[in-house]
Amino acid sequence: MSTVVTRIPPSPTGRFHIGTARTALFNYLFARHHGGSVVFRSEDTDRARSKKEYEDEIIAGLTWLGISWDSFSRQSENTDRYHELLEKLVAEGKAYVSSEPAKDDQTKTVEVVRLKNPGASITFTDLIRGDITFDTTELGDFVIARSMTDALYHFAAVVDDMDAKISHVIRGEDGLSNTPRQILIQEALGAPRPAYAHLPLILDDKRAKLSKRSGTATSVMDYRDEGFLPEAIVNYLALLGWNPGDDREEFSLEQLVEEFSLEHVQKSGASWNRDKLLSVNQHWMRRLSDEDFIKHLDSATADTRCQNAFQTPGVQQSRVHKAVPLLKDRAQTFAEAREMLSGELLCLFEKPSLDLAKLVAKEPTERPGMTKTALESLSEALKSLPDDVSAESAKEALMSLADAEEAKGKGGRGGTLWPLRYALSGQERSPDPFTLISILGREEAVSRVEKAIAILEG
RNA sequence: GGCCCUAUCGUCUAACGGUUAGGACAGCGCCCUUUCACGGCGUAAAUCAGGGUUCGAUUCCCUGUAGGGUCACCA
Repeated sequence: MSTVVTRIPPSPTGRFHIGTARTALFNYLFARHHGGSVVFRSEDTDRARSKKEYEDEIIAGLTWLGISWDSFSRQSENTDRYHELLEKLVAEGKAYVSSEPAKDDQTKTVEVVRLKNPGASITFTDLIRGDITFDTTELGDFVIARSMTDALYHFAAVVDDMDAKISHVIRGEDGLSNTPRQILIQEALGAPRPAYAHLPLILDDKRAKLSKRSGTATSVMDYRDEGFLPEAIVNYLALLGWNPGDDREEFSLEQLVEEFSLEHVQKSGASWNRDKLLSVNQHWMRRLSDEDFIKHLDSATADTRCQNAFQTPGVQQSRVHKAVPLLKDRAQTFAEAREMLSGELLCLFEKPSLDLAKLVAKEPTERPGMTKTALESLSEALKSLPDDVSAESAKEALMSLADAEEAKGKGGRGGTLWPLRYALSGQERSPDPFTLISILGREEAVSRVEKAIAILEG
């Protein structure tokens, strides 16, 4: 069995695209699964469009995802080799220099290099789709280099694959139609033919190839910045076009290396589904320890949205810590978690401003006097609790009061629970009052309830 | 348009000739909770169409249809 060598050949002409990530992931998984190696190759032959910053982003993004490689090269640094082989092909009569009008400026003449196309029918085996046959006559003598010293993509890619002894070319389905062209170059060069596997494309909601104009974010870094975890991206991407053969859906990168097989790769394109990604991300967020969860939140406090939660060390931070289970319940991304800390959960860090009408008007049957009485007994009961009371014991201690009110026919538990929760949160929607008390502490809770009582009196 | 690829719930997918066509996300309903969220339970939802082959087709073949990809001196 020959050694497996795959390639990750991004073109640094744009941001780190989801499709690039998925293809890279599958190449990585296949190679690692078979104990082979991975070659990273920056395909920067188009010097006008290639940018170092894009290359940097792609490398940073792949690293963030946990995808690694064993060797690194740039096509722009391999031009001597292309020149050498171009000369060889021309000398052998397998390619020729052609003088023709420039594409962009018909008044100028340029000398491009064309491959002499034997014009045969080519059949190759795709590991995912089976045998595929193309008639190459329609390709004609296609251009393989702008000049003897300026190779074009197809030529450079074939030379590099040959020199790197690539065993498997795993790429997107959009490369399928290019395969016969590359095989023609291989045959002219006398290079061995690697195995091919063309992955189904990632589609947008209109079922067209996912692109920047699709309306969805296509840069992996945007997802990172929004607070998606690399584990979630990898897990979701792997399941987009691949399945383990059974119902399992949770996979770490290590598990994927273990399980991955091209036989379970789908043939048809898959739509990008943000909702599903969100759900996968929430899953991995919940898997984080509370400490790690806070690190993710904390690393973004430059983002002023949740500064309030972190600004005062001590009390505030201990409340952040206690709020983590709440955030794990409610947030699907860290961006959402941060928004909650400065929005619906802000009451954990700031005293709310209360509205008399909302305090008593939840049920039409309620009257201020009753609400006041209820809050007063609640306040008394609260005072007897330890300052670091748990949500469970707060509930135990206070629920009997709510039940007593209910027994008196004063609007049920809600007649008590609603004003309590509102007094603590100042919001129509919030976590339950007992959880709030456990996070705020007895002292702060009593203070807020008494403030509510004062409003009812005033 | 030529060439190529593809076709199971709305979406991601399982079922490699015989299943009540399974799971997940989203949806809906109920429960929990007089808030919100979480959670639990349940429900609806698919084999593109027509021909074959076969005792039997989601599965194999053909045709049609639909969708996608590709046709550069971009990668």
